[in-house]
Formats: sequence, C-alpha cells, structure tokens
Amino acid sequence: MNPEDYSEIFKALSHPLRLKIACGLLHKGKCNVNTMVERLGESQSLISQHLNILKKSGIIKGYREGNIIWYRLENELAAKLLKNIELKLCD
Amino acid sequence: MNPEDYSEIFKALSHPLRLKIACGLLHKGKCNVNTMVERLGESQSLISQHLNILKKSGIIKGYREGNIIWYRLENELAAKLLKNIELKLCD
DNA sequence: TGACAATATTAGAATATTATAATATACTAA
DNA sequence: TTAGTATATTATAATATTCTAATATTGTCA
Repeated sequence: MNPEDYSEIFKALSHPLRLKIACGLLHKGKCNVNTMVERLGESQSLISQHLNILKKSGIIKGYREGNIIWYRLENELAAKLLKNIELKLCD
Repeated sequence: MNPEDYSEIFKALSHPLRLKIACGLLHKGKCNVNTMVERLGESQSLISQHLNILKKSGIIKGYREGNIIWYRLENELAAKLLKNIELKLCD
C-alpha cells in the first residue's frame, strides 16, 4: 500500500452519505439498496452511484440473492477506520 | 460530531500529499514548511496550500517561532485514523 | 533601513465530484 | 411472456479540487 492507495480509501469515505452507508454496513453486517434508500432518505440513483464509488475503491462488495443485492463491507482497513467513528451516526 | 464533520476529516486526508504530511507529523511530532518541501519534493506553494486545507479542517495547527512556523497534528480523531496506516509511508 | 529567508495568497486553467432526471438492466412471479 | 420489483447506468449542469506560476507577507539580521 502506497500513499495513493491509502488516500483512495479515505477519499471513498470522504462523503457524508458514503460514510453513513459504510458505517451502517460495519454495524448491520449487510444491507440492500432499497433499505438504504429508506433509511438514508436519498434517491435510489444517488445511493446506487455512491455504492459504486465504494465498490470501485474496494471497500464494499455486493452479493446477489435473487432479486436483491446485499452489500457488505469487505475491507479491513476501512473497517478499522470506521471503528473510530461514533455509533449513533450509523442508522 | 455528525456525518458531515466526520467526512470532513476523511476528506482532508483523502489526498496523497496531505496524507504524507499528516502522517509525517504524527510520527515526527512537528515540522516546518521548507523541510516538508524538501522531504516530499513538491513546490512550496503546493505544500502551503495543502497545509492550509489541513489547517482549515482542524487537523493541524501552526506555531510560529521566529522566522519558522512549526506544524503539529492537533486532532485526536485524525491521529487515531492515521495510526492505521503503515509507517514507511511517513518520511 | 534593505536584503534575505520562510511562508502565504492569488489567479486561472484543467480536471473531478456531486446531484437530478431519465432510462436501462436483471430478476421473479403469475 | 408480461408486469412488477430491485438495482444500475447515463447525461448533464453546477460546483469543487488540483496544480502551476506569479506575487505578497512576515520576520530576521546586518
């Protein structure tokens, strides 16, 4: 991991909505898009776009189960970083 | 601290150069601008601009000592986050 | 004071990010 | 197959970030 790699993780977490999503996943374990849409009160498109950014940075992964895609946190560094954040942020 | 506050800290650390600066300060304790310029091989203006971003986010503070300004990490959350990063990044 | 050293600020072009709106894709069940 | 549900993608306008080059500020010392 070089500085660029590290800063990419920080960058992925540098948006309030992505931070909420990632933090939620840390504590809930998994979540699907529509549930995030409801919980976070943002449009489906916006949630999906931000999920994509988290996905591209390697922080989360999606697993399809029939009609639904479950997202999970899949990055140890991100998990460690998120543990420094107060819980009440997360749902 | 709300999600926006947290994400600002991440944002400040989301650039490779700022991450190097902050990580350097974590481990060296303090540093002045010209030393950073030499160590990081970037222009004085660029270093100064990025220091300003770190300063505005409340991650670092500068203390003048005559002609020189010493920068220090002054944020507990940032310090905790940076401790999750491999040391060899830091000088 | 004037010259110099250390640092900050500004302007501007190039590029990246963000949110909205509209549309597309993938799967399920009837 | 068709309708419906869940999610992804695309285009676009607005805004923000980044870097470079030039200039300004602040403090020291002769």
